[in-house]
Amino acid sequence: MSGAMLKNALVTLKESGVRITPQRHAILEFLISSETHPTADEIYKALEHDFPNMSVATVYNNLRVFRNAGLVKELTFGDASSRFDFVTHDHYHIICDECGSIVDFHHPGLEEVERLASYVTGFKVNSHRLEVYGVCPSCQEQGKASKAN
Amino acid sequence: MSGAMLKNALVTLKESGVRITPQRHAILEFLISSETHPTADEIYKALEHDFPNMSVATVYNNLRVFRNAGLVKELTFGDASSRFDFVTHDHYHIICDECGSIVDFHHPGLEEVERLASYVTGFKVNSHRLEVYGVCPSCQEQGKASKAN
DNA sequence: TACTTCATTGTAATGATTACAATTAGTTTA
DNA sequence: TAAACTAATTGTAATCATTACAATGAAGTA
Repeated sequence: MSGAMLKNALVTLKESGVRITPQRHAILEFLISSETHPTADEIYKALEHDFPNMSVATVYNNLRVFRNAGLVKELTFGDASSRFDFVTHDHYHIICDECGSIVDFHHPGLEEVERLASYVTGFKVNSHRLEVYGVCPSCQEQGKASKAN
Repeated sequence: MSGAMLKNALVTLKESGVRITPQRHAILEFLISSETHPTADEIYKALEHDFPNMSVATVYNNLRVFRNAGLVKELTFGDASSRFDFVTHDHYHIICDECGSIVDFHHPGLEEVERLASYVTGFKVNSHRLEVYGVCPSCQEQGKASKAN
């Protein structure tokens, strides 16, 4: 099924007049197969083996191309670098305050919130962003173990 | 009323053993009176006149102190620098995709989303973050005016 | 095949944020 | 109030993610 996602993405790109290069193919493939919302640098390092000459600028350039095509979302948290997420069906993220791990979860869209926001502010709403923060099961276990802190 | 907010903030700081310096006082005061969710650099520039010797490092240091004390929230969007928001009652932000202006709006908390996320993922939920994106009234006007684009 | 245009590469530049060491200034206690 | 202790500020250098740019290379097209 991730094969179909890749194929769709390539079609979308072609339709917007974007050339399919081996680097773009590889970056997309990696993003789709990745569960971890990688940073640009992580993508770069992951593909270093197959593309020893690829520049980190290429990764950034293409992430921007994908983002403009609506294929990829950029996630900016407080920390230094952005993370990138291949857009599939709508999902939100929950992030562990302790270890930083990111887990997807599904929830019906928040149209009602968008409506209210639009009504109150007069904005024409395009989209929204939601993240939940907490402590993941694994860190909860460790917390129990070292109660002494 | 913003005077009371400042006073409360100072008490909170003192209670956590944080010293009240003129710089901290000024940064807090500016944040409370500001409607614009300023960046660290904007704060620095705004106070330059009153504190000609203040270092930009001081601004960053103290914003971190305030954040740790729960007085200030850091807002990270895609763009280069973080913005800082004095925490009052709970409100969310709606951001203009075109001009970047940020407007507050109120909405009941999303406890139900938190509950679902917690149930699905096993996380112990601490908080969430929500932002809505769209086009502000003023940019909508300009869009109409220059349909030619 | 040759041409046109876009993509990649490598490197330098930018800009936000942080680290660090020296100095200064709150706060406490006698 | 003065001395002493400790935390805060300052100035600067360092770091690190991201972007700009110019030269080279490769896709797509006639």
